[in-house]
Amino acid sequence: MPKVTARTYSRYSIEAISLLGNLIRVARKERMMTAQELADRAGISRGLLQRIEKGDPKCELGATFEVATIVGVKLFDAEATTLTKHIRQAEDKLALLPKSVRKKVKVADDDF
Amino acid sequence: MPKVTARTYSRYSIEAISLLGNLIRVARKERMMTAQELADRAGISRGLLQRIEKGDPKCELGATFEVATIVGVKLFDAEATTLTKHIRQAEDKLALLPKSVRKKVKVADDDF
DNA sequence: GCTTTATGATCTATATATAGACCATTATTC
DNA sequence: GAATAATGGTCTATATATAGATCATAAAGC
Repeated sequence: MPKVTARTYSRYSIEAISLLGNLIRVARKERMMTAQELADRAGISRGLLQRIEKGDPKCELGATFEVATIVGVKLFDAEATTLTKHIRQAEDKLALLPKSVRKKVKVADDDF
Repeated sequence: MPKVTARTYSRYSIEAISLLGNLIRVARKERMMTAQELADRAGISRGLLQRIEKGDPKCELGATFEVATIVGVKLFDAEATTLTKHIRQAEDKLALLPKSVRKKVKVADDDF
């Protein structure tokens, strides 16, 4: 009997995923698209789209974002134009940070 | 020989996922956490965290959001308190929309 | 009310993501 | 510069997500 992983999620994660799914469903219907149509356009099965809209955490990140993009749900509330800028900003920020995080073994120098 | 699916992603999706990964990595380093530490806290393997930070679309949505949550990267720029409100708003909106999207067969009434 | 179709749900086979171990490299601290 | 630890990459076995078919239900349009 292999061990079962049974991943857990925080309340915030669950709600964020749930919200994303709801936003996608709302956007799809506002655009008068059937589930099958959207699934086809995203290159996924209708069943997977159902799970995405339902807020199932065990879906591909890529498939979910793709669907969201198609129906116009913006991630990070960012437009396509600003997205690239944000990426660059994050990269710049990353360049200033240490390549690897080294834990300080010493605890001293804490009280003066 | 089974057919290979080879999923494709739009540029926006790829960039959004990439940005999310970068933001997570920046946030992790700013908090002085090692990859192993964050992976442990999220209940995932270090290898998966690497892929998430790298922007691999083929990761679990839940695992990715969980990691983001731990290091404080907000999706939708929404706090936990407002998140529930947004969910309710989406649900209310959904209630007003038709349960199923029916395609109009007729095309007329388009030229007056 | 009738017809049609979108949706929800279930099931199976297959493709694939993940965990975990391992090694090489790099970077940090001394 | 040496020692140590974090990171990046690869590999394998296993758990699992997905596609696709099928069926039941519900809802929209007539």
